[in-house]
Amino acid sequence: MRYPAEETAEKHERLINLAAGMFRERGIDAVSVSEVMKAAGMTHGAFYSHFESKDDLVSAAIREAMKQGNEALTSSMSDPASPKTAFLNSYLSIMHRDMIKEGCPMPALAIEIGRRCKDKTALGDHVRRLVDRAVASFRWSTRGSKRDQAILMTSAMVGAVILARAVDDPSLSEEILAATRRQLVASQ
Amino acid sequence: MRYPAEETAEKHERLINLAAGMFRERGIDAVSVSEVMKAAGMTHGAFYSHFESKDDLVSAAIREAMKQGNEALTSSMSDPASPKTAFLNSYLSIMHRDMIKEGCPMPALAIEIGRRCKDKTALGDHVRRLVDRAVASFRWSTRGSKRDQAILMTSAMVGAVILARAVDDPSLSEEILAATRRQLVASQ
DNA sequence: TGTACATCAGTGAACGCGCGTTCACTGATGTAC
DNA sequence: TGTACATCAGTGAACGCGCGTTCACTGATGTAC
Repeated sequence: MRYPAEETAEKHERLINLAAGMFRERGIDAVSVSEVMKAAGMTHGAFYSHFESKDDLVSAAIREAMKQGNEALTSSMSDPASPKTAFLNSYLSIMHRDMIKEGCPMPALAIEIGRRCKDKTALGDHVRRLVDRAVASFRWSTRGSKRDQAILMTSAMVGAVILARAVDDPSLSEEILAATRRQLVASQ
Repeated sequence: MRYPAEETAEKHERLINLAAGMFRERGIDAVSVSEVMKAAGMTHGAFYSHFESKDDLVSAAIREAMKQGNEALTSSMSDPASPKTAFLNSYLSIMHRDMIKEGCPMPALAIEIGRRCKDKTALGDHVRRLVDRAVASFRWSTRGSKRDQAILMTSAMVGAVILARAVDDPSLSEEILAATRRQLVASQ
């Protein structure tokens, strides 16, 4: 049956949002169209009233995840006295390590995005935006250019969260986050 | 028909080696049992004469990839005058970015390993070994503990290669590698 | 040393399953008069 | 304002496909005598 246009648009957004979380948590290939529809309380057949294909949803969900990541970035820089420390404490925290669904899309999706050529633009834009903003907002040392330091920080943040999630030993996992945090906070 | 025991053992090793490369290049879930067998010049039915299940092959292939990664680490530290610089130049190179099949298993498999609890031990051991060896072999600055610096280096190396593979813009990709390299080489 | 037999790696057809996608159908919404 | 009709989001069965896995069978190898 037909539904109000507004309700349809809301459902469309809800599907993208759900997928953005599920893809981060379990990987893009591991999440089926049916599972996303089920999570939204619908049957799989309605999927193609909202998207042309799974690939279409994937692109939209990746862009949505990047948008959410960008917003989270902004809110964690809220401390005007030391935005860099606040940002690093938030990003390199055990909470962020364990909240994959709502966490930064880079440590959750970067490898899969690297393999599928289509959706690299959204991640490239996200990295550029993060680096530019870090250069402008944070205090940096005199060792090398600000931009080099911001790129090192980005690489280390992403790598540390990925490794902290992938190692077996909880104490090593926490050490990876803490050591990376200490080193990056100190370099200012 | 029956085959010489030696030949069988060779084939077994060859399957693990092929899988270790294919999993890194295309992801574990994306590589089928049939594809691995085909790459070895055999039919899929023989697979279960060598492994109990796909999961069994996955575990063996991850361990093999880590072993190969450890050997590559050793050989890239060959320059006795500046092993750290030689190591970083090798790891954070465009060649390493593009040679995924033969490259470090961490930037290729870390996220997938993070999702499947079973095979985290091999990656944890690999990180520990790399950090321990870096602490012992490289020259470090006085800013923070050697171990903290070695962990930052590891995080940044893994993150930089993953991001360099995942962004769309080739110049940004090269910049991520170069900037991370410059910052890590300088910190000694 | 020669013969008879058990072993088992490899083949290729077949299994059930879940995937992405399609389709005939439903029925409330939105539109035309 | 009321009536008639077109629209289209959603349902659930069905499609072909490739997956991991199983199985009856083959035949050279390895073993027992």
